[in-house]
Amino acid sequence: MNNQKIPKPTIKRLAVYHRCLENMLFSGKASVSSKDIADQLGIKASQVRKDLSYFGEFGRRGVGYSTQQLLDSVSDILGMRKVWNVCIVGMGNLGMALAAYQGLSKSSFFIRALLDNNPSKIGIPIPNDLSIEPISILKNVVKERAINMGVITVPAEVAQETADALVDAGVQGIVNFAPVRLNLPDSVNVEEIDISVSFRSLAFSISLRSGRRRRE
Amino acid sequence: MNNQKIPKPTIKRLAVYHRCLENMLFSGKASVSSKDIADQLGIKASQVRKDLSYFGEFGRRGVGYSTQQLLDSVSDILGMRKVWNVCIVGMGNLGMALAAYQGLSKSSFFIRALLDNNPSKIGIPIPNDLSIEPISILKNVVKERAINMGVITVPAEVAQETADALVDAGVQGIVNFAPVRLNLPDSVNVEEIDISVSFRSLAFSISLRSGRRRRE
DNA sequence: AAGTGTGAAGTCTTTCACAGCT
DNA sequence: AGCTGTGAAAGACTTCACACTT
Repeated sequence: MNNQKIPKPTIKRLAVYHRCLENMLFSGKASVSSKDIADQLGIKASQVRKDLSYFGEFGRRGVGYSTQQLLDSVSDILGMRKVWNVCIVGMGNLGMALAAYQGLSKSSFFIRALLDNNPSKIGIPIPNDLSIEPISILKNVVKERAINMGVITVPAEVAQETADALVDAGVQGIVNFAPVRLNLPDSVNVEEIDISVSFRSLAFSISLRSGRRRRE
Repeated sequence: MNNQKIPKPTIKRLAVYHRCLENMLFSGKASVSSKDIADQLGIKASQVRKDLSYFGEFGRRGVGYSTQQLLDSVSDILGMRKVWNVCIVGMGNLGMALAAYQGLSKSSFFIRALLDNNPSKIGIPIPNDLSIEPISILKNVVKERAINMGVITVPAEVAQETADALVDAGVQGIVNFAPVRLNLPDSVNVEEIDISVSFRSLAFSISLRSGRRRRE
């Protein structure tokens, strides 16, 4: 255990370990080694151990980790014991897809509100007992439903103002799917998911490969 | 210009510069400096210059870059002059959302096929002159429509076999939305987009912040 | 004066390698 | 013998700082 600052990549990997441990527990593995996890994810065992070492000592030397205990510890580290109340702003295709996405509800993320400005969408009922509400009531909704996380799936042009509104309403974190860099106070955490950048960088990698000459 | 290997983060940023330059050109800026771009994205100007320097010299000292020329150069670097024919496998909510996503069609990505195994979905017509076809014809479809990129939006349990099928059919790159690490030959490039990991790591960052004590 | 291109320095992250526990 | 936890070494990436060009 040490008191250093946590590397960003470590955070991402912890989230991956969490899922990996869930799967391993589900398939009946009562104990795991760092190598078990590492092999599953295509990384080095020492990386797994180093990542965990930022937060404490969870294993037993010569033995490994109790799957259940390690999962619990990682859940704690990630803040998965807390309830995360989420609102989605922008009910286009992507917003709708997220509203229905199972992967979130399986974890401790609960979607509490779906907001959009398009009058023709207001009121549309969604499977989850939710319906689409106007963005104008954002601030009230966030207060009343104790929402602490916002998801931005609006068009790029209005993403910044949407983010400002979310921050003003009091959310602590934002997942941003809009293709713009948001300018926000650093009291608010932002996670960017940029789909078209992923496609473009994949295109680059392929081109690089097929275009390369003169490599021994 | 130099012959070193390109850092992964550089690739991602190039894709971001591309969009940034598009916006700048659209808003009438005929020339840009590395600082213009950097400020827009919240990074350092030297980072922008270093990234570009892996590929050549695109600017004029004391002047900056021609927006149009730099955009063209970056397009070339990213392989955006090529036509990317894409198929989406797994027409759940996310697959449907991607099929309708404007951000891709605006670039050089063309969705040529939508595949699913669910008999009740086969044949459903989609806005874009496309309809959902059975995965069994994947190999033919990839050949006939010269598809070089596959998108995986199937459930985690069948993601690996879907990936294998895509590789067997001959795609060069895969965008994987399924929450599993794919095991593939390294002749194939993979880009992972893991939505629930992003939510979890956001939860972590928020927890870290509010939970921290003993910091000067 | 303004702005690029780039070695060199600095920082961050991963991997090694080994002491120490079971 | 097997596996963790962790300093120290290696490697990757970013930032500095300055020569150079317009």
